[in-house]
Amino acid sequence: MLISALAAESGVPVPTIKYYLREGLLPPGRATGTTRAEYSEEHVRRLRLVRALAEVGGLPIARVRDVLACLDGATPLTTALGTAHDALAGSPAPEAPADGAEAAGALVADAGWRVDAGCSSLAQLGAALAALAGAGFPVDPAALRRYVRAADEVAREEVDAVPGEDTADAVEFAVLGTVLHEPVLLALRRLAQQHHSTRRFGAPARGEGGE
Amino acid sequence: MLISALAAESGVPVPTIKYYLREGLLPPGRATGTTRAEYSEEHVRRLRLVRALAEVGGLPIARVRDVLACLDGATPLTTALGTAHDALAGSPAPEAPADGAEAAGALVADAGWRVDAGCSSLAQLGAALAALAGAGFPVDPAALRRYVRAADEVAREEVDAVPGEDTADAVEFAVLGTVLHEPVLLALRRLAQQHHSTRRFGAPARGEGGE
DNA sequence: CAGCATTGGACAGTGCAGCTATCCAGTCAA
DNA sequence: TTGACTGGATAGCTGCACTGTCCAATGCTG
Repeated sequence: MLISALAAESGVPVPTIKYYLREGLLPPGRATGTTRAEYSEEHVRRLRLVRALAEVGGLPIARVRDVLACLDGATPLTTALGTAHDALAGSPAPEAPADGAEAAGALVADAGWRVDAGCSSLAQLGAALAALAGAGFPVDPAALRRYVRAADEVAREEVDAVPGEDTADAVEFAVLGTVLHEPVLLALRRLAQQHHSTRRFGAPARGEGGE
Repeated sequence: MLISALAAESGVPVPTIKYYLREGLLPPGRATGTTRAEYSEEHVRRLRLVRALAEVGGLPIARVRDVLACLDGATPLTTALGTAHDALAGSPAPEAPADGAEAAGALVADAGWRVDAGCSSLAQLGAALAALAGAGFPVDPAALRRYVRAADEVAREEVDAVPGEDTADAVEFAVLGTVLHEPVLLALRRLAQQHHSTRRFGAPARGEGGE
């Protein structure tokens, strides 16, 4: 398969594929001559994965590369998940305001979770809590506990669903589940909110329709 | 309070405040002369809210404006939630691949939710499901049902927690809860995943620490 | 009342991310 | 042979979120 065929197959324009090759998101094709390279079905799959991570998962290109790298390497599952979590948390947790970090730590301790005290997810939680408090909308502690319970249940089932032992397949399953299910979960929460809010407050005048 | 005082108070640089004023994210101050305007405590609050929506919620400036606009107007709660949902779903749901849309519709029907068939959240769900399937990682139906249940529980409790009737306060509570709690929920899920994955697969060699 | 730092407002410029377009010589099928 | 197409390199574009510069008008300071 030449690059144009890969483009046709995947729906991604040739220049964009070249860009991904440059950025190391896509392994180079097997060179069959100075000006020819052969791309495989594997490249099509990878390309779709890149698009899914970038568009569905909303990851910046550099983070997509990080995630892909730890799928390719023989990374232990928990480490790979950490990379995925870092990718999702965005920047390296710019600043964790002290009070937010404290609240986040307390929450996690209360939940009985054993987590890395320096991980990006904890920093993000702290930043979010601090920002909410700073904006005048502290999260209700009871609501927070409900969130913790829901997160614990969902995550436990997700981790239990990871097949087999600490293999490359398991890593792929876990990492992609983490990244790509986020938008699914968020969309479901919003749909459920819509349902319950309509139930309680009535339907809007003209539906909520897109733009 | 002059603009420089507002900047000092909120930690946002003066040029950025001017930018927000231009973009309509911040109401103009009360002019006390051709070259003076008075800003209030309300502006400080609003400014913090803008930053929270943009940084914690990750909304682009234009979406922040939409959300703020429906907090200001006398928007019915369910409609306001729809605006918030649209803001969060990002672009106006560019394309809903037919099979994804179908799967999303079936899922919602199965959950017993009554939602607007044209809403952006449904489109986003369809797009996410389609992308997952296209990338070779279809979501396990059982996992999906668990997600639906978790989303339903969380959302029901959130909507129940909205105070009083369909007032401006209730709208603000609901909209900001929807937008600003997303990162909290996501961070909690990741922390829970870390906990359970460590439990099942063991701790990584050197912690998952940031960058 | 004089003078100068400051203000609001307009507008142009910056930096980054993610592509997209152009160019080029080498090649491979026709 | 020939000419469309390729991989590779490099430059340019678009959009977003600011940021910097300039200006006349002002209003506090003395």
